[in-house]
Amino acid sequence: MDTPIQFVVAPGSPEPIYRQLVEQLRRRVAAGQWVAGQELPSVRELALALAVNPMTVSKAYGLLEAEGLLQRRRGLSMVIAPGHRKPLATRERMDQLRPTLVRAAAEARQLGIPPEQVLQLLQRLLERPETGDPT
Amino acid sequence: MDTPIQFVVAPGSPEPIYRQLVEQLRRRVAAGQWVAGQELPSVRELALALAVNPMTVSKAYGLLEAEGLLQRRRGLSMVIAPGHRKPLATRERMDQLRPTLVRAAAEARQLGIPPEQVLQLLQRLLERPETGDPT
Amino acid sequence: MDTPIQFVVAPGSPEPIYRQLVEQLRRRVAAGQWVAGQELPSVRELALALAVNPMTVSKAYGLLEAEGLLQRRRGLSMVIAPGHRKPLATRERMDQLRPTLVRAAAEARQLGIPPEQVLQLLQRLLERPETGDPT
Amino acid sequence: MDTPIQFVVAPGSPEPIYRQLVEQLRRRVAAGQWVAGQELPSVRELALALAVNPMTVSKAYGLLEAEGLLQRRRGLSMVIAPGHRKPLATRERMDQLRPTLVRAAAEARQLGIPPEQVLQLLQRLLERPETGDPT
DNA sequence: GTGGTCTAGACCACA
DNA sequence: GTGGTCTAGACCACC
Repeated sequence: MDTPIQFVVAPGSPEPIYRQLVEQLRRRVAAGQWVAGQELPSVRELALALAVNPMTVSKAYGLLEAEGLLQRRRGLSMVIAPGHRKPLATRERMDQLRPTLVRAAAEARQLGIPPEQVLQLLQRLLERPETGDPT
Repeated sequence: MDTPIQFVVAPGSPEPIYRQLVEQLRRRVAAGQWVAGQELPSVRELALALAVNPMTVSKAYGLLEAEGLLQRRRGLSMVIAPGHRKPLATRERMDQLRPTLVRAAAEARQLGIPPEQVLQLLQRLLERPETGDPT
Repeated sequence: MDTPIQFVVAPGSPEPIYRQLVEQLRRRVAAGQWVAGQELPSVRELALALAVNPMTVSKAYGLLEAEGLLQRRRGLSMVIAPGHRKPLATRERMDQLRPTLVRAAAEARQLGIPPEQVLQLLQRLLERPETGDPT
Repeated sequence: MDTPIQFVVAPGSPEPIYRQLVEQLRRRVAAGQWVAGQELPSVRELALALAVNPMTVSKAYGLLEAEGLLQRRRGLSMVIAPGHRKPLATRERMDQLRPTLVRAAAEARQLGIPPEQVLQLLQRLLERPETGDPT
């Protein structure tokens, strides 16, 4: 309630919820939007906010900890691990985005849609997101 | 037999193989790249070419038949069903592409990458596909 | 039932079961006792044999997959990932053992037990294990 | 104040800190290294020195007091309880060490390391502790 | 208050 | 048959 919950989740998506959380957090740290030392919402708090089982959130946090992105502090809530002070270089963030764009390009090509139209649509979506912040 | 296999498959992808096949074919018919009456590779042939379990190919064909996109001809290989002579209107094809672009836009935003750079990369990918034709 | 279950688990231990499994498998692969391509017992089978919840086994397998030691094959049981053909060099296996020995040495020192006696006891334990194969 | 702090703590370890403290003290009393009447550092002092939450130290002291190993003196710092004048018999100290050695032996066996090498490494560690005195 | 572990059971997706 | 995901709920350990 104090800090607004920064996560969004699409329960109907084929992508499992815990993975949506993992990737969202990865991206936000890469962007520097979340920085080292910052506290995460507690498992229970986030689970409540997302109307999701606490174990699902816990699984996401656990994976991120194994990955070194989060740090556990016994008895306290988790924080972004040190060593994530600054956003990644744009180049590296682009690398994270690339697979999705590769896929988009492949689909567009198979659909036979001319590049200009694809770019135009993407531009519009980048400027005003359709829905709040879907993952 | 003498038609080159037009399908590509990413076995490591989280997306199930049968679905990759289904959507690929849907897009190619939508684009008018494949038209009514055109013969598809046989289940065994395609499975062999893609190094995939024949049941997987069979499932994809089955779904497409149920959808009305393919037609089974006893003893012969499947063909694209009649009624798919012409490509869909661009507008409808765009609608098929949109979800992927929505997702790309959301990721780009979370990564904090400026729109121009995203568009630039996509443009490059549209012009010069990286790897053959990954789905 | 076919292949004997190679795992042992101490349910009363403070070390969580899933972690016992993870480390056991890591060691056995390091030792070359389990090699690339080898099939693991299925989640349900192992869970049954160990009288443990399937999710617990699944969690262990999942972590090992994330680590690259196991590979998932859709619809089939998991296998040891390629690239684990040969046992690790003795030196590397020693490195895996070292933390436990460091700890043992520290405890012995704090207890004021003379080195010869510690070594003697360990030797006896190495030759004839007390209990079957406790983790 | 003028006694050097004899405790070491590994904050990253899975073993809870309070337990590290408890067992360390138990071993040192068993060894006769610390004897009845000897003063312990105050909770605040020790907590400060170890960079640990005072409640953690307090919990350790509390457990040791309940166990009869420490004695609280109103307003003064705690001392080792009387009745701990002499070190335990070697046999009893060995029993305290045994579980750790059993575990080490099991790991070594699973790693397929020959006994001589294990013993050699342990010997080296007993003679020349690696790092100060890790628990 | 925090996170972690485990269970029992349901349901899905893939081959 | 395989593994994966999620839920609801219990219990533990740490601070």
